[in-house]
Amino acid sequence: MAEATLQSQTRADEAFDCIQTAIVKGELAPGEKIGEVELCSRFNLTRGPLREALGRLESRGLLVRRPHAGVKVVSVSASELLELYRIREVMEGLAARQAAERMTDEEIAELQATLDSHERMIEEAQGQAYYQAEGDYDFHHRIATGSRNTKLAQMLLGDLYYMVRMYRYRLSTSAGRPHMALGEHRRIVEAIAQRDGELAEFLMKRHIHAARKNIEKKIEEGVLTI
Amino acid sequence: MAEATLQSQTRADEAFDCIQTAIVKGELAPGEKIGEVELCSRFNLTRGPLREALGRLESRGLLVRRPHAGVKVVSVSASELLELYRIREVMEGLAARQAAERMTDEEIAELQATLDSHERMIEEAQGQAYYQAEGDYDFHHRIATGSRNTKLAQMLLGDLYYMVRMYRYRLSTSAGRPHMALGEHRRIVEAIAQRDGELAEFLMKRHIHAARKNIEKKIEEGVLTI
DNA sequence: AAGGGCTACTTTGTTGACAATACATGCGCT
DNA sequence: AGCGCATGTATTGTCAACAAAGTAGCCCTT
Repeated sequence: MAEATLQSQTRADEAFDCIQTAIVKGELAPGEKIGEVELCSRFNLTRGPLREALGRLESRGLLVRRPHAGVKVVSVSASELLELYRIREVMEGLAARQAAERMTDEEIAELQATLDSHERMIEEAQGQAYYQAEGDYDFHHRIATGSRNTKLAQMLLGDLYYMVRMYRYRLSTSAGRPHMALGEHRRIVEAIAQRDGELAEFLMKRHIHAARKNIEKKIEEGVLTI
Repeated sequence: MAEATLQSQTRADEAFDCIQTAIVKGELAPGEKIGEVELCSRFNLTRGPLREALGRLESRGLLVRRPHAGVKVVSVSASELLELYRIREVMEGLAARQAAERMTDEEIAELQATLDSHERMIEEAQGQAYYQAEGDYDFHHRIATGSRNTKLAQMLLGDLYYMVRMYRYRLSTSAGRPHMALGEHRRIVEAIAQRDGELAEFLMKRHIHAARKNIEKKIEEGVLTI
């Protein structure tokens, strides 16, 4: 039961974090109907802050609420997951373009170092899909931040990634092609280092397009049942 | 003082709507620090539901909250407004593409009818920027919905448009080029009617790009001071 | 026996009071 | 006289009790 690690903020923030990670990690299954009192006892808080957190989570689309009828975790269908990747394609394409224009040299160096560490992780723990997924998240996270586009980063990091990660945890997918993904990441960083925004956008779009096709294929093969 | 017109939902929803429209209409100025009790008396509700609504609004980026220090309406700088349009470019481009692939014939007919009505409005109330802005919103709203991409529509209608409209109300800008915008709208609908998703995406991106350039120019001219 | 309506219960929505924290004002010190 | 500290106030965060709405189970009716 994930307790709040950092209680620096307010009680409602704590609740928000707890429930969000619980949803992402799959501890709260999609479609599961959850009662407020149950959540309260589970995360050691009262209904006031909880309800505030539920409001935030609802507006982020992680759970749906029917008045007087309770709240249940959102269940994303396979087609909706693919739609999510369509959105990522265009938004992260833009992020890559703007990152190429605006990242500092230090940030780019850090980004390259990140990739090196990912490469080591892949070689060491070969097949360990989990770490690859985490590394992938780190990569995209840095580019979103590097775009210096506040709202864009907010939408990517605050909305989309949580929904995508929700499925990563549950299916531990998106791996399977670690080396290929790493190569694509390297080329994107190269384009960013050369300040070629147009190329960075193109490569990022193609990268996510490939990831989407990969998921599409797995769904057709019946590996992913959602 | 905008009272809740439809009280079918819950009290917190009511609060959410009230405050959101108040922000969008400029009744609550950006950067303005607002106390919870003041809001309560203003909208006739208690602090419980209010705080829930504030949480939702914060997570949507319409206001910022510092623990124990109160909440203030978000103030978007000129550069951030332009960044918003960059995001719209790619997201609405995608929406147009998917709308071309998925809208029903009826929806397309309605869309065309909408444009006809806009044309009449422009001719009648020439220079009345307000109606043009509303018509523009209607057009983009229909395409976002027509994309059949739930999350995309949610992000456009629930996040971006409110922030953009916030400035439309305050500056009554985005007009100035009503006929040109209408022509661009017509071409986009044509592409959609022909089920040419690629063209629809291209035209939509160019349309919003032009709108952004228009705002950029006005800012340089000093017409828009933000 | 099956369907509809009613009643009781559970769960959510709301309220008002209580506790904790930040901001401001005024005092003392340098 | 200016700066820093301490206290007081106002505002936010939290809590527990109350009211309303939905759900489920039971009985009655057809």
